[in-house]
Amino acid sequence: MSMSKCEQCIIKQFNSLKSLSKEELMRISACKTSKTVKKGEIIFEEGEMLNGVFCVREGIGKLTKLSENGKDQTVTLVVKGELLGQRSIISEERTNLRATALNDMELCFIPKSEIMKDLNNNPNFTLDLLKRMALDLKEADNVIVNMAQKSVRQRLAEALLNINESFGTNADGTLSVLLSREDFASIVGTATESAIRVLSQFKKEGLISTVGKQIKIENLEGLKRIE
Amino acid sequence: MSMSKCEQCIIKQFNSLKSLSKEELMRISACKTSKTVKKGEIIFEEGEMLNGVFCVREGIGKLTKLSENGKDQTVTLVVKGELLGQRSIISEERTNLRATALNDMELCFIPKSEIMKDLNNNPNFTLDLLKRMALDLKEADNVIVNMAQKSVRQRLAEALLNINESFGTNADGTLSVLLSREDFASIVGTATESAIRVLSQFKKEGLISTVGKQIKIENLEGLKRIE
DNA sequence: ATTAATATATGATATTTATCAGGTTTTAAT
DNA sequence: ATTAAAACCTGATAAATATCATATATTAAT
Repeated sequence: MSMSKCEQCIIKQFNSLKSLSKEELMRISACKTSKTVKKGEIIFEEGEMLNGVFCVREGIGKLTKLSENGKDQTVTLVVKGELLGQRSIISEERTNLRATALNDMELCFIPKSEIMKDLNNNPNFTLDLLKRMALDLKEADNVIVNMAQKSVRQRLAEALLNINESFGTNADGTLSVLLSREDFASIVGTATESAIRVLSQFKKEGLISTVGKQIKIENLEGLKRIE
Repeated sequence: MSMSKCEQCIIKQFNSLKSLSKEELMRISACKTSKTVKKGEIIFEEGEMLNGVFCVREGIGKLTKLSENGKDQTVTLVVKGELLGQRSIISEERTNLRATALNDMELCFIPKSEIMKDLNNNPNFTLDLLKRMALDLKEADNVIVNMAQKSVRQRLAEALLNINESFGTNADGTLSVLLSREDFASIVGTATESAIRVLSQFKKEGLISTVGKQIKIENLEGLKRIE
């Protein structure tokens, strides 16, 4: 387990920790713990009481919620650099979502007490968190509109474009995030069979190609035009 | 135009302004402006650059977004006491949503510069905003799941329950918020005809009754049980 | 009061999406 | 290598929802 120092960690550039002073980062570094999570493992459960936040150093995850009808809905994907669980810590509530690793992940766990100290003493940190949460909220509002107003076909096209945009591609052009058809269905909010059908359709139309489970976008503009 | 003083205003109990000191409130009070908005009028447009936030003293509003297919989606309703536009001010972006009055409203407009001062100087204020935004985000995530996984019937039942819960009823038991069928459709994310049909169905089933445009919940438990 | 405009309502039909059922392929386990 | 399990795929059908058409009721304007 590599015990790198927070104050030297490049990952912090991508989240609110960059607003902390060197001293604050050293303090956090001293009491953080590293953690590796294998693909498919759960980082925290919905309804769990967290006693800290996770800083994502490597890998990709998803945040899901079990709907009353028994199906999992993926609310958002988690990128390297993000802080996980900060919402629950801030509002001092149980988590509203489950976090699961989509591939092998490396996380740093920062105890709640340390975050609270900085929240109370470093206005820049709090303000930065606030700004990021404002953006998350805007994004969530946009997802609401899409869910309410767009077709499965549109939502799946957008999901592919978002994944391409946020996570990029491998050398061969395939999307670097490998998702099951069930994952796609859970992101789009549809039945697995429907997600499969639409992906097959996209393939027939030459918008995407597949190599095994890998997906490659062949016609970006075409996907954008779907409606 | 009644120019009441912020430091004496009871409305501030319901929002982050309560975290400000008496001095800060007096400073804001000195430069705030009051505004009345008639039913149906737009408070701000989607994509507008706001130079302040609105504190809702009286009345009810809605936040909507025009989806790409040309339909308006209502993202959330705005209650008395809420701050409007703080998200845009915080992230220094154009508004993502349009705000419209659902009945006559009284608003106080607080210039951006004043809010920014407090944001930078009063950690309690910032932290309180952060907490509220964390709750908004949780709520937004829940709406995403509902939109993605529940039927129009379920969503409309929940909308009625939420309105009943958040805004209460008149003396005769009818919902105090008077919404058009189109408004209901926009909240639920469905066609107006579909919203009308489901409401008619609820009426036939004795779950609600209507007096003109007014709606009265007749069977709260029944509405909760819908799935 | 009359007319026009808007909102509500409902039927008929088309479209979208879910569900069920049965395949095949891929992956994991022994 | 063989087998079992999981994931993927496709067809048939059912259910949910949107759309179009049209009628009635309500509200606003003259």
